[in-house]
Amino acid sequence: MTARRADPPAPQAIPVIDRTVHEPARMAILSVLDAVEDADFTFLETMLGLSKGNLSTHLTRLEEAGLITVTKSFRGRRPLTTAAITDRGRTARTEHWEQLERLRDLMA
Amino acid sequence: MTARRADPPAPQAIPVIDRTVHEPARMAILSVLDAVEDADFTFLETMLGLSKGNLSTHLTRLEEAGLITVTKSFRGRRPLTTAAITDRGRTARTEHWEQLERLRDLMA
DNA sequence: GGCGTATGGTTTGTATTGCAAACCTATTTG
DNA sequence: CAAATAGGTTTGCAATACAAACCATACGCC
Repeated sequence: MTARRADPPAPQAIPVIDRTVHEPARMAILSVLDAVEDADFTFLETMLGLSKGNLSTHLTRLEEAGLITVTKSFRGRRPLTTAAITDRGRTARTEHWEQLERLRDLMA
Repeated sequence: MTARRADPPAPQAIPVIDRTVHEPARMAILSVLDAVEDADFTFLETMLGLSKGNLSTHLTRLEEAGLITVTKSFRGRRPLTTAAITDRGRTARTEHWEQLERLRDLMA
């Protein structure tokens, strides 16, 4: 079948994808945080193989979106940054996957 | 469980995501083309709700990546641009989904 | 025929942003 | 005390998604 002109009336266009969640590094961060209750900066850095700078900006972006919380404290005398997923983060993640599958099955 | 320092040795880091496929508009284009054998420019434009300019650049990018072929001809006296997915495009798409699921199940 | 509009795109300009290098502060080690 | 290490943040840059502007041809119609 060849798709020709004006066949469909463009009802809903592309399923809307949340760009904040869609970025692979951030998907990975959310995956981890959805599994571990909370994780500190160094853990995410080594686990995901992200540079510090990169991780830092991703975390603040996720925090600004309300998808995670970032807590700063001290481990001994050293700074310690810990991240945890929020409820909004969890729902955003599941909704993102729903949209992805909708995208995959566009014409199915 | 709180994820602490140096727990894992960062074996594989983030599953590598093909950015060319990962872009939502292009995922949508590939979804359609995977279903219809071929589709012409106007069809994709209205079906996906993309602007002409946007669609045009996405198509050339997919073509340069070898994921689709773009054929220019005429319908009557009017220009006609038609796109079709390639084998590489199909496998890229399935591999992309495998990587996505791997990303989702990072700690599962 | 002439002229405005529609069709089918491509090219250009711009704002966003992913990424690491550079930087910063404090701490530990030699 | 000097140098290295830890734990991050800020800066600079290159890539890029997107639409506006543009371009060429075709059609409607007077």
